[in-house]
Amino acid sequence: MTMSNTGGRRKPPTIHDVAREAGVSRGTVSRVLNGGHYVSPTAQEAVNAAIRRTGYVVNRHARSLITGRSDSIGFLLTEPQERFFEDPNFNVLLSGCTQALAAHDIPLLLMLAGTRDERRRITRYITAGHVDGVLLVSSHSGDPVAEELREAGVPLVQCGKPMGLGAKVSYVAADDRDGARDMVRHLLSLGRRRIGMVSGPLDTPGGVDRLAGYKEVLTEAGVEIDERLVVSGDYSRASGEAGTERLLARAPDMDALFVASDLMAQGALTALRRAGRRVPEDVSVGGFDDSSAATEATPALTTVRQPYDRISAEMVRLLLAQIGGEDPAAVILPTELVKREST
Amino acid sequence: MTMSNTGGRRKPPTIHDVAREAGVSRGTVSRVLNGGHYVSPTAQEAVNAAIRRTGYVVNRHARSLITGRSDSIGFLLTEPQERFFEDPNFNVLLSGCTQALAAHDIPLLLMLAGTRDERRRITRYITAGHVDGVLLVSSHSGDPVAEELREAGVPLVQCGKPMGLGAKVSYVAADDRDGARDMVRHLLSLGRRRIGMVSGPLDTPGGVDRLAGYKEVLTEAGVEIDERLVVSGDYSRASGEAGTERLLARAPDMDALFVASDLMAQGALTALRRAGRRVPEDVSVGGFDDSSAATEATPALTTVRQPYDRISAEMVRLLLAQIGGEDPAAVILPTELVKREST
DNA sequence: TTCTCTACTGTGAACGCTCACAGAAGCATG
DNA sequence: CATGCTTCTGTGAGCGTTCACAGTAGAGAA
Repeated sequence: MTMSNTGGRRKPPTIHDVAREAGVSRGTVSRVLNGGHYVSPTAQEAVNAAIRRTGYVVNRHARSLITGRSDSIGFLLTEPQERFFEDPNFNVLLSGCTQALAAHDIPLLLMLAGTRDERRRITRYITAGHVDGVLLVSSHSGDPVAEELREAGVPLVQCGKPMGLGAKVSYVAADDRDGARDMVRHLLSLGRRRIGMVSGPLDTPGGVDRLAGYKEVLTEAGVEIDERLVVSGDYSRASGEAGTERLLARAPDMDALFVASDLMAQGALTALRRAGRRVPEDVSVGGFDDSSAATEATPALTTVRQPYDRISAEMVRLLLAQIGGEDPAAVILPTELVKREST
Repeated sequence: MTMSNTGGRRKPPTIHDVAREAGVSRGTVSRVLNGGHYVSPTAQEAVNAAIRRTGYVVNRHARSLITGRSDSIGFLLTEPQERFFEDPNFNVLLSGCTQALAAHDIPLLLMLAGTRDERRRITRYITAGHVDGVLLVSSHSGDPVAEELREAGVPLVQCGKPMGLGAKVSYVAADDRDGARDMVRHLLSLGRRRIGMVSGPLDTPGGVDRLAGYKEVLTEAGVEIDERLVVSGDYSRASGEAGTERLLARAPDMDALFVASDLMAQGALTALRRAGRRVPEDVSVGGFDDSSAATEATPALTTVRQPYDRISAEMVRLLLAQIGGEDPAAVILPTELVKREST
């Protein structure tokens, strides 16, 4: 027979209390709360004072009930959650989005949908209107969740270029191809010619574009493209390690290695060390992302910086615009080559 | 003049629609939705069928408005956000809590309160009743946010033992002292006698307990405690590196090192490598946490495993119990020594 | 039969807010 | 002096639920 809840929260003041306190009507308080148009300065001030005195905070549920908006947005990750654990990029993105939204006083709901069941549950939750929009992180292509949400008309911004269907979907991405070009040019400038690549998954635009940049620069420079020097991974550390082992077996004369993510590059360093290759003396290694994995690695990784702070800010901006009725849009942000010890 | 929203979401069915479809009243549908007590099997079935046909999903705002519950809970991090970026433990905890709550169909709101302003904003948000309870991660002691929330009567569960005021607050923690004892015994068993320690911050119980365990075992074993062998850090990689340098300067004959977090241990490895000490030949190194930082490190770290999956599950369990009216409780979970290459 | 009890069902009110509307006041224009 | 326009204010309705209460039907007991 548990009595009152610990601490006993008492009833918070309502808009009615504020109105009485300020000597105005509910309508006036509501108007002040929503931008203050058509409110006299006198009333404006009286209401603000009353709000301060009473400690009033708007009840978002009551508001949402009538506006139909929830004033909250979801951060959806449709990846197996090990990747979330492992990849420092997600942290940065998540925290960046949380902060960008906090500036608009919008809470962020974290949604992890690794399994089929979770995906179904979460899709239903979203399409029921419990969030006004979704920030989607999914390196996978042809993500069924993205498709469903788009069909349901849910405002959506993806991180990274989505596969297929072009203009209809908002996304923010770094310039993968250009970043890859910079890195390969850098490796060439060091005199390396047998440059290997561990690419990302080739069913994702990011994976494809980085590989394309690599091939483009080599061709330009008159270096023959050797398919034995190219393998693909899934951005995990383990796949970087395995891929590098395969490369070493197929092309022992490899003198440089461009790895499509820092995490995979960490794996590559492990494989190279085990094979007795010195980095950067025997093999120069370049990563991609400039995540914390790059500085943690020994030696510290030369890498292509993706501007995650700007990416998250842009994702939020685009999503809010879309919720406000604007059309979907795409933003491509420039990358930057960061030189460290591994090249 | 933007016309209808992209895709055009149409109005979702209400409980009324379901009632009409099922040929019963709103009340009956509501009862089915909330556990199905006092509902005939016939009605039960009719309602469920109607729900399926209409695709009805309960409007949480309307429900919250009347129940006073929000059916959502907050994950609050009152740390500077760099720590969130860097420390893999947070990921694991966050993702574990999200999943544990998903099983109860409760969304999790991510709240990052690194600065004073953010803390104020978020405290107001929470005390206004926008979440039913809070999972708090704060290694800092005497956290003002924790204090305020407790005073406001907000159900709260902390990760890690809080400083001071004992029984009144719920928390879940690993057995720090016991874990430290295991590690130091292990180092002693390797024949090491000059065992250094980089402890955590000494204004946190976790930091204090791990140090206590260290001293306890040494004393038991008849090894004299040398204060030159002890420094403290703040769990960041950088502080582990700096601390280890200090130790090496003060006690060059150190033959083992117990570091109170894996992240700091990574820093320690860097410092040792720079000083030309081989690990584990010259110096055995032990970490704490068994985060992904432990396996990433070279050599892979021997460490004390904190059962983060169980910690997050227990935090959620305790919080839900507390929201249900139960008293705050504490849970201490056992740790486990994980031997790898560094010892 | 009549009463009581249990199992079930329907209904109005309320939660706290916003929105549409009506109306008041002030000022310029015809 | 009426008319219109603009700026401001108050009021009732209603958003989609749950909750308390009243009411019905059927079973069993007196």
